[in-house]
Amino acid sequence: MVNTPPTGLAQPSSLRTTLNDRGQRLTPQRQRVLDLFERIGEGSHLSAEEVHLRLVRSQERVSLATVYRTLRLLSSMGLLQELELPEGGRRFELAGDAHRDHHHLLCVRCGRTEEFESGSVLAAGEAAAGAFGFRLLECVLNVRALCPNCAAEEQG
Amino acid sequence: MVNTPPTGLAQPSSLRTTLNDRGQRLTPQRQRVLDLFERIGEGSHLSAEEVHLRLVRSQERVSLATVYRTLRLLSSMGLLQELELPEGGRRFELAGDAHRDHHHLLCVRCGRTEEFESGSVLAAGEAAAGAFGFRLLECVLNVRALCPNCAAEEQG
DNA sequence: GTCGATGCAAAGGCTTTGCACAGCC
DNA sequence: GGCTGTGCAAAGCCTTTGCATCGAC
Repeated sequence: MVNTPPTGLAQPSSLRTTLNDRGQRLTPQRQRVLDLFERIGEGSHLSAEEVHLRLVRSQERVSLATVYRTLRLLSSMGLLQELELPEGGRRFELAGDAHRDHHHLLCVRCGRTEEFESGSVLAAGEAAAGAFGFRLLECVLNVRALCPNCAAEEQG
Repeated sequence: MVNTPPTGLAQPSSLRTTLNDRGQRLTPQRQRVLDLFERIGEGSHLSAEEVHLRLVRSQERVSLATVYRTLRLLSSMGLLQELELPEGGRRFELAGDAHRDHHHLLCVRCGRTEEFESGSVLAAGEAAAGAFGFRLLECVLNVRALCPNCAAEEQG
């Protein structure tokens, strides 16, 4: 009854349990990667390379290959969420209920990114999912736009 | 005054003009790539490789490198739109006003993809863009979900 | 002690780039 | 005819994988 919440979210403390259930192990490396994401908070998105760099910087030994493997594992467990930020590489962030409704406003010219939330978007996503009989996991709105500076220069 | 429409959309017939304005040329290859997208319609998203394959199949000689170059060019001109479908490679589709409000419902397990539109999402995107002073170009909602089949199997 | 995880380095996709030739304006 | 675009093949990312060793359970 206390196992897996409906959204796929899991408590940090349940990491070991969840791994054990799958016949997998809690290694320092996996813990370090997850800790890093919890340390930086829900809003931040990191690439595999950035995760690796940060861990190495703080003397936490992990190989890049393991970072890739771990990111994939934690995502498949629902602890991390893979993002699709336009014009960027693959990025990951901590999953959480908040992120079911987590949106990006991106300047396609300079790359400036702003984040926002919107209940109405989530509602629309739920409506669409319902219409097709899907079960909604996450709802990400990418708004591609021009920031004020770049819009001004485009006018040129 | 008849130059660039506010959305960055351009008529096929203006392809030559737009290219000329930039000191670039209308080549058969560029025309073929754009034609292909117009032939298949607004809803379809193709990868570079798929574009290449389809052109080669219909005897239209273009190299893969040129396809990549052309996709980038046409995107920068606003004629094509780059998509970020989760767990997939880069894909392109014909840009159009319709696509300012063009959303995807994706099963994260089997990859099944459905499309839908939603005025309320576009409204939310516009509100967010406005709040930060951005000029909205496009609004893409990616709903990550489980399709009925996969949801049933996950319950397992 | 067993079996999964790690690290390293090599292999693998996909995408971009250098260069000589072709062809649009 | 000049200068941009193309094709080819090589180079470049980013990511995954094979294999021997390490270490969690």
